[in-house]
Amino acid sequence: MLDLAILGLLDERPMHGYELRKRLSPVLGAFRAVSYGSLYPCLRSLAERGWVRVDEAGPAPGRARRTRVTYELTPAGREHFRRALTEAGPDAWEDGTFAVHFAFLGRVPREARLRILEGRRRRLEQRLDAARDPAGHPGRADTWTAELHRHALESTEREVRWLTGLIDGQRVGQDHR
Amino acid sequence: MLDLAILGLLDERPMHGYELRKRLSPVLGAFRAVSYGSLYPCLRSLAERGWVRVDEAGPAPGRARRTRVTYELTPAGREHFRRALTEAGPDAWEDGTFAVHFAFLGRVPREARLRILEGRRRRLEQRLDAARDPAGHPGRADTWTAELHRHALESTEREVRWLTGLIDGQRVGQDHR
DNA sequence: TTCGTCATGTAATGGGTTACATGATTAC
DNA sequence: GTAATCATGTAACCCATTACATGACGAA
Repeated sequence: MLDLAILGLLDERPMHGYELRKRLSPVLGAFRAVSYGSLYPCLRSLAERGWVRVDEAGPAPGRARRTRVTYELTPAGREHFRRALTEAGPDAWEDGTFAVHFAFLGRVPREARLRILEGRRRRLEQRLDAARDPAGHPGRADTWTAELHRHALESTEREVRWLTGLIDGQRVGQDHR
Repeated sequence: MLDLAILGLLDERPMHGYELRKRLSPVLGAFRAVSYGSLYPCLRSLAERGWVRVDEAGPAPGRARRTRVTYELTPAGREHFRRALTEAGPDAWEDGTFAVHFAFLGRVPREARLRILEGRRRRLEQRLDAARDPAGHPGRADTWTAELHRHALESTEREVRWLTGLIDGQRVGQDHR
């Protein structure tokens, strides 16, 4: 999830870790920032897999030591990113991952775009079905539990409508990015 | 988080693991079920801390082996649950935990109820401030990233309004549960 | 007798967090 | 010179997941 988000940002242009972190929050959907304890190990593992090139920007004239490390996508990394996004499978519909796939929808053919949006919508509708089934949650309805359930239902229904709007927009427009 | 949810359900009445799992989903807010790989180890750790009594319901007459294990709250467990809920601190405002605290709001004095609801609202408003600050997310606005951001903002604003309604309801009514 | 679902658990793993440790650069 | 913020990283841990393994009970 984090790897995909990082690849997506580096696909745009090379960056160093600190900047990456700042740009990551909108991509992750929620407004939380990722911690360095996740970020740097993740960058290292991407480098080990050959998808990212690490540029330690040797001591600039007059500087004793490197300060910044620039990370850059390799051709293999770029290739992997496109694939991962275009061939997105079931886990692209899940909560954490969906936001990341969504953020990069503009870099993928409309067909894949529709597949991701519709997959997510299907996933949410499954949940709604389960949540509406009274057999699923036995026991009495405490006011607060019931209220929580109601709010969760409404939020999900709202997301479904949002997706429907986007899907319809994709279908009429010709390759509207 | 999971421990609190379990304690809350057991506070109502003793249950065995399988039933607990089913009743857990609405409490956790999202519609996902917890896995047994989380549930049973968590129950064991609660037992080790002396909050839960494990009743292996010895071989019923005619049965070779136990099938069900019943878990029951000890007095210490009950005590701990009330405290944890009533004295709920900052992490009760966070995403995962809030739903659990919310579900059990009926078991706590109105004062604590208001503190939890208002704490959550404050937390969300902080996020909104950060998200609205253009300095926070530099770089150009890709259509999809912008759309994602917009939707996240709207959802959060909606939750704030929801909380405000509940808070106001708590303030006018006298101990409305 | 076989199938579905009830029921309990372990082992390995995953994907993140916090807390810590360090140092450079910039603005006042 | 000193404070803020830019910048990079490690170690320990947390809390969940999946995959696996086992077995009882009831209904067709």
